[in-house]
Amino acid sequence: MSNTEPYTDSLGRVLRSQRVQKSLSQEELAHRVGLDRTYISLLERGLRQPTLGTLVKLSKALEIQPEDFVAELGRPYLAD
Amino acid sequence: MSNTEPYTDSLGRVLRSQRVQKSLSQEELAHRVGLDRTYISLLERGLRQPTLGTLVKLSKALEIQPEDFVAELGRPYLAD
DNA sequence: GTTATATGAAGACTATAGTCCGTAGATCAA
DNA sequence: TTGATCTACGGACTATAGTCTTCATATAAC
Repeated sequence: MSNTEPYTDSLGRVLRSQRVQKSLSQEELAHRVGLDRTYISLLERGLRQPTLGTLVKLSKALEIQPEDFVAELGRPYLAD
Repeated sequence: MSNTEPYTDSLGRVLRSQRVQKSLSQEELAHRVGLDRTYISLLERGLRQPTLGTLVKLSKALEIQPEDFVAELGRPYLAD
């Protein structure tokens, strides 16, 4: 039953965390990446799964190496 | 005009390279990952872009860390 | 109060990820 | 030659990535 796709959720957390760290609004990030604002919202809430290309674009916009971005996804969630 | 999505092509190369290295047929890999054989073929030929979830599944099936898989994508192509 | 910014969320839509059927050509072994 | 395995490729299909518009709510000014 459970449609547990762990990377979808953690992507949302990592994305939001990185975006906030850079003091960007969802709209600013969306503009940088060339995506829609509402789609960023969906990603951060874990309701969509980006393609590889989108993941790479997001990494660039957030000035992270794509491999570092992906590595973050694997880490267990630790509240600050 | 040019729809150059560099990561699509390099994904194909890395995927095929890793699969062959592990002596798997497209069909065997497809079965491990839970994807269709023809879709693996499309990926290797650079005609499709996987989602993040699919990328992670592929990494697991090929026994690579997802971040290492992604790091490979960034490397310039060097013939053996 | 109002004005501006930021985000969630819903609905209708288009583009593409991914499936499933088949056919054909190449290679290699018996 | 026959049969088995592997892969490219096509067409028709379903699921979902991603867009666009709109409305609602929260917050922080002033």
